Amino acid sequence: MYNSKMNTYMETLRQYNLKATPQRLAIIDIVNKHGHINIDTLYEEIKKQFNSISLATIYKNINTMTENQLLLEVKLPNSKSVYEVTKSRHAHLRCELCGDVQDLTIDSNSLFVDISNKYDFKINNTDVILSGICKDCQ
Amino acid sequence: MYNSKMNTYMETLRQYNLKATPQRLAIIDIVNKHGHINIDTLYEEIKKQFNSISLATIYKNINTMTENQLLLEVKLPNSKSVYEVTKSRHAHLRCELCGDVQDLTIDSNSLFVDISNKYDFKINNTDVILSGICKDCQ
DNA sequence: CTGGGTGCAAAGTATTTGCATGAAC
DNA sequence: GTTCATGCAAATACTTTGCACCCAG
Repeated sequence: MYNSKMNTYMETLRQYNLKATPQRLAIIDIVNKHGHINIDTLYEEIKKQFNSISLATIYKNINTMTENQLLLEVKLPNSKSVYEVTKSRHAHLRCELCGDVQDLTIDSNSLFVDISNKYDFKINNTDVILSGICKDCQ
Repeated sequence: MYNSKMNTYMETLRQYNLKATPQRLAIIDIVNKHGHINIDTLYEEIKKQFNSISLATIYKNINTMTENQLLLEVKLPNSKSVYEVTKSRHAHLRCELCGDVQDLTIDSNSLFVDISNKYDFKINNTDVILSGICKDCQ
């Protein structure tokens, strides 16, 4: 299961005073490889490596890692949340037919600055999900 | 509980072949007055009018009305979903301190058209939530 | 009338918690 | 050796379902 990013993940975990257990590394690795994954699929995947892993372990770790912003929860309309390894801010394109979720860097900075000014609102985070039909499903 | 919009709501319900029961009208009325409301608060509010209403009734109606697009579910980061009466497409500003959610009409059409073209993706819906600190909480 | 809606209780899912054991550091 | 994580089982939270009765149309 070890790939070139595992060392980074170990360091990152320790930065947050989280022990770098094999289960945690596997979770991050699988989330990373899938790009976006929901709890159930993650559980199925990780059981291939740790057949006795508990769902409670998944939940506990998803929660702590999300709180530490190592992972990010993406709440999708009409389906279960998916998780991703935190990257720089971006939006999501989600296909309503095949369910695929892809990242999308949009240049909306000027737009958000305008909004910030107009409403006197300090924007800390943006959640942008564009739902529709992807190229392949059209 | 009757206000000027109740007739409209009755008509709207019937357009979808949904019976205009007092419970349904109350749900729409309360959602409308609050702007955005979660299930628990809605339940508390509606019990003031129908003390024996069942949570199951709330869920069933929220579901049917959401399926018929009479109501819209807004999934918020780090908290429970809120519901609103469907209006024209808009974004949401959400204060992380007081929890207030306000509507926001943004002119992002050109942005979305660009994305549509660039990714060959047919956008049907947009979910945009900007989280941060509102004017009053700063 | 008749079909669909309501309220209750029960079932089904999803998520969290407590605790003994075990692994990371 | 200490501290924290894991895995199990139980508890809690959330949502849906089945059914008898009732009301909107």
